[in-house]
Amino acid sequence: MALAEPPAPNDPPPRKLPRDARRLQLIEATIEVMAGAGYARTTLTEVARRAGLSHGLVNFHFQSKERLLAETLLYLAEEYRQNWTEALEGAGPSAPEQLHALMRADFNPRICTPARLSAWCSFWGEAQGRPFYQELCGAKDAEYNLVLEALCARMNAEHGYAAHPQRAARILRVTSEGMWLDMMTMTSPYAVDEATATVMTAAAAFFPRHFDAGGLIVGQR
Amino acid sequence: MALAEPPAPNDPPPRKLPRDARRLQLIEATIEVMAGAGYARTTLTEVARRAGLSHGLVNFHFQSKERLLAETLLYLAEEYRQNWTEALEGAGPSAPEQLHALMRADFNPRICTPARLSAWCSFWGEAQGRPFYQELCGAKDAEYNLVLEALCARMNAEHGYAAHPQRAARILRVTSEGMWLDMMTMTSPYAVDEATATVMTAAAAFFPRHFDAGGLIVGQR
Amino acid sequence: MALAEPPAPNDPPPRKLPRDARRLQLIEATIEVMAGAGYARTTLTEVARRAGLSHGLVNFHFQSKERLLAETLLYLAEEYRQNWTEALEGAGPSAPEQLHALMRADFNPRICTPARLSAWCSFWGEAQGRPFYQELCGAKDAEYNLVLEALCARMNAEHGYAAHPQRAARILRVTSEGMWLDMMTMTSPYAVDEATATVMTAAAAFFPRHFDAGGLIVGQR
Amino acid sequence: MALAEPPAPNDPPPRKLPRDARRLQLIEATIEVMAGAGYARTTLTEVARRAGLSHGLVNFHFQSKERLLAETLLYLAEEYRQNWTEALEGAGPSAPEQLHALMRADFNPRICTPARLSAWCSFWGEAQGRPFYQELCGAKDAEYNLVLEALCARMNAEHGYAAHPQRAARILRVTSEGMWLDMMTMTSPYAVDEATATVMTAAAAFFPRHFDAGGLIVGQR
DNA sequence: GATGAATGAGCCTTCATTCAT
DNA sequence: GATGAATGAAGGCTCATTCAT
Repeated sequence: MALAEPPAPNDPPPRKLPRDARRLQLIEATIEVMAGAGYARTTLTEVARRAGLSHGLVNFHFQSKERLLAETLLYLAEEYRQNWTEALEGAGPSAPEQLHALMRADFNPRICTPARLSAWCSFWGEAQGRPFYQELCGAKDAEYNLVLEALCARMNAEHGYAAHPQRAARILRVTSEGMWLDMMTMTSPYAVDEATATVMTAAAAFFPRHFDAGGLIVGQR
Repeated sequence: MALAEPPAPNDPPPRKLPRDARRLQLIEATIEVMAGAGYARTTLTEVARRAGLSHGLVNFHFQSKERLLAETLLYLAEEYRQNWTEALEGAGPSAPEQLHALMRADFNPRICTPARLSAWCSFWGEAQGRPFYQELCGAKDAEYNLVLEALCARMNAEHGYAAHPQRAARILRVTSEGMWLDMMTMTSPYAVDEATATVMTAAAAFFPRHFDAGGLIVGQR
Repeated sequence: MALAEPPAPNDPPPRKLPRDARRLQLIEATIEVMAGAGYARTTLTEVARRAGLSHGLVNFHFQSKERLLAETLLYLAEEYRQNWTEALEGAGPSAPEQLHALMRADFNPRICTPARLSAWCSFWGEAQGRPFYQELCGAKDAEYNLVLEALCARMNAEHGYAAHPQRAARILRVTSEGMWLDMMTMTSPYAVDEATATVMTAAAAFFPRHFDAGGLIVGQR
Repeated sequence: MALAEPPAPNDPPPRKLPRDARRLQLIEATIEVMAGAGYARTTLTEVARRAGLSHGLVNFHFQSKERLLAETLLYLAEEYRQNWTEALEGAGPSAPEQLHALMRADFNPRICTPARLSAWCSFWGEAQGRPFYQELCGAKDAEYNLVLEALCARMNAEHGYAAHPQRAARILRVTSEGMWLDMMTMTSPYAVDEATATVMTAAAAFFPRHFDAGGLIVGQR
């Protein structure tokens, strides 16, 4: 699914943009409603109201509620993947730099918003017995995890560590996930800064010469 | 969990049961239904069917669906707390022993069942905008986390480590939680053994002289 | 149906009294519940609770809710009839005295209580399509009305008035009824005294030499 | 009462109707159902069936059963008030003429229909513990009564009578109400003509030079 | 007799979906 | 394309009635 791509200048006004714009508008509204009301209380009427559109339009653009929710999850998963992919591309090539960029990506304000965290949480909670949700919620992390594992292996090979790559990667990933959940459900949530510091502390536990609570240690690559 | 009285073989299930036994039976049925269908698809009719009772009885004992679900969550939270409390009491007094017992407790087959993991997940997903759920889901971990923090501090003081107690405790907790989530949502879930090993690996990252992937290192207290 | 008759002293404890006492207790509770909640919200559970008895007892003594309500209405109608019958018997034989007694009877504190007025009102409102209710609600007034008519006719014959007996009787009756309704539904209800004065004023309009707002004019028979 | 647009002969009933027309249609259906079944047995399903619509539509237009009934009562009260207001405006200015018009208004075939009488009765019976019903049922008569009182006072002042204005007005009002109740509940109800004659007889009792059973005496103003 | 758990019919309500305009 | 009225299935809830104890 295409994320919002502003048309290149000089393009003739694309005929399909209104259509995609409407879809995007509805998906964003869905995320907001789910964040505020939870999955079970998300109704098409409320989604339409939030988007400022009429009730009937939702079924016109998405043939059913099920498809609307599925495409919303797809959108979130794709957005999440793009975010860390771009973070990796923008970082230096060394393993510590890549690892640092990957972990920081989870806290990019673009995706680490209360509404998005809530929406993820809601989909997670309803994944039982819904193969499509399970697949996407799983896929979100699976690929991320593979890259993490490869980077942990490189840390061992290139920098002389002896961490168990799979388990270290898994711990780093679930620490990041756990920070998200904490930020959602804790009665007095701590800030993104503390969450980031905690993730970096986990990295430091495995790769102490390259990481500390502040992130990548200056002068290290 | 054992219900009040196992019926003698060939006895028909008793028509009338004391109040608490029925309530427990209905709560267990609710956990099972939520595990199989998710929060949004959990209906009183299905809960009653699973328990082999009429749906009117659910409202007779729990007044409303909302209260049934609230009491189910309360039951899970209390069961969870009892489990690690008892584990601590049954362990030796040293910090490493207590820490080990606390972490193992999360994987006690009594509470670490697919149905219970799923049910927790469902409640978590629907905690948005429901203060009672948030409170209980938060309280589940808050107390556990405090004990973890104290134990990490003791590891520093009594065994010469220098871990950041709050962050270390947080990482150990979310690693355990993350294992639960993985066991739920991963398309090809790994076993409890690997989950336990991962948690122990996290402990080993902070307290390497006392823990390794196998748990508490033999001969250490 | 027998009204509450305390057994004469020295009677052996009658075996059937507990039964009738229970029935009476439940009927009184029904009147109170109907007064407080209205017909549509009157439930057997609440009636039993008000009577301080168990739920199942209601159906044991009255085979169904319908019969409980029917017997309650019967009880009210009989009580009403007894009240004015006794009032007539206790009054002097002259037409003005009888008329005065009959009209006063409606405001006897024994039957003119808030709960009873409310209950009557509720039965009245639900008489549609229920022949039994219509019959009783109608019969309550029909006999009373016949006596009133006869007395009006006697006032004409014996005291030289020229009122239309049927219409005068009807007006006196509905004035009395109207006072009941007013006392029920008016937001700031006036007192029984004013209600009585109003009824007597109506009588005075037809029989001015014998009645005024204060009732039967002293010295007149 | 005429609904918005009588469909042309042979036209199928229109599938979509403006908002207010549907609401009116449903309110009329509610009055009919209440008249036939009483308050307690009035169900949304039956109201919808009577209107020839789906039951979902009732809640679409009225949010809840409670609101449907409240708006029905509001509609009846407003209709009642309009009826006598218009009757007063259409009558001559003298006190006897106004009084006559006011009393006759209650028997205008527009509002004095079996269904409307029954519906009023049902609301009355259920007014206990429902402040909104009490307010409306009371307000229905309170204003009417004030006008009646003022007219009785004018009869005294302008035509030399000495009636107690409040009590005379009250008696005239409850006589009118009583006729309604009789027409509802009497097993063999008498006709509207007799009811009107009775009300006029009551007026004649207080204002004999201007009224008799036939109404306003010809030649009198 | 008495109790209260258990049942199930019927109701109100919500809401995804359809469709005439 | 867009709107919102209309439909009907499905769920929660109430409550009269039954019945084992």
